[in-house]
Amino acid sequence: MAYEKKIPVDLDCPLRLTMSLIESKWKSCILDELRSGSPMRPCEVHKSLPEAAPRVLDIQLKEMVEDGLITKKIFPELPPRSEYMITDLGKSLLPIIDLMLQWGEEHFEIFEKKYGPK
Amino acid sequence: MAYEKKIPVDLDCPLRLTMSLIESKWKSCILDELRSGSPMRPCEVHKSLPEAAPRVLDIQLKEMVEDGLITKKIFPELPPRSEYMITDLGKSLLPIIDLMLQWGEEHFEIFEKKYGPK
DNA sequence: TCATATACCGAAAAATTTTTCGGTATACTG
DNA sequence: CAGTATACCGAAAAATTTTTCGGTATATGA
Repeated sequence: MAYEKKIPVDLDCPLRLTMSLIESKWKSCILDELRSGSPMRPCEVHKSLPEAAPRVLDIQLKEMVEDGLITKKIFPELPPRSEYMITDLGKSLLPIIDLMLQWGEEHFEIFEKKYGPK
Repeated sequence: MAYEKKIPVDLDCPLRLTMSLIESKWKSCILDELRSGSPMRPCEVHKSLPEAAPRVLDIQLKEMVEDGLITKKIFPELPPRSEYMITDLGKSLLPIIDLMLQWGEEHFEIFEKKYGPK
């Protein structure tokens, strides 16, 4: 199937396990967006990450729910409404996200000089 | 070209930048292998990560040299010999690798129960 | 001599991820 | 009524990554 990973996560080594949970293109950004703990509607996630194709965000949000990093609450309303919220497990990844964010800020110029400017 | 990325790293946001440097399947493991600072020959890297296809390791090592995370020293000997060593820039990523390693160890059982055991 | 080891690379295949397009359905606003 | 917004999903295309296979070349040991 096109939208199911053969091996959901990598259980061979702890490092690969962690990586496999967040290495998809936008998952780390999604965690960052949800970090405050406030719920976000799908359309808000889409607006926060306008460079991401909405379909990909939907797929990755779904995987993150399956992995237990976020929850999804569906309201039986019309027009439809749902909300994503970070879980405790998801929150426990935030120190990693924080470090990556910090590292990226500190070393941005090196790579901008090397590969950019766009 | 098959072995060149269109966009070498992602300069759109600091988080994506950091991720783009290490998200390839084995790069984080390579950094972990080289963490001590001792040089490693390609064949040693291959033996340390036997689950990885040697060709992929070669490609990812090359990209990491290009990105400045590791260095490569070629000895003009026969049979050929070369050595990879982590740079200061590469070392500055180790705290992130450490956190991911630690996180993976702490939460391994959750995912083994959910998706494993293999 | 033959197998093994070293390092490296191109090409093609396979697998996976991302993107794009179109479709479902309902409600609100102009 | 038409346009917009909501959420979601399937299918196919495109892009990217990973794997596999074969090849270059030389030295060592059985």
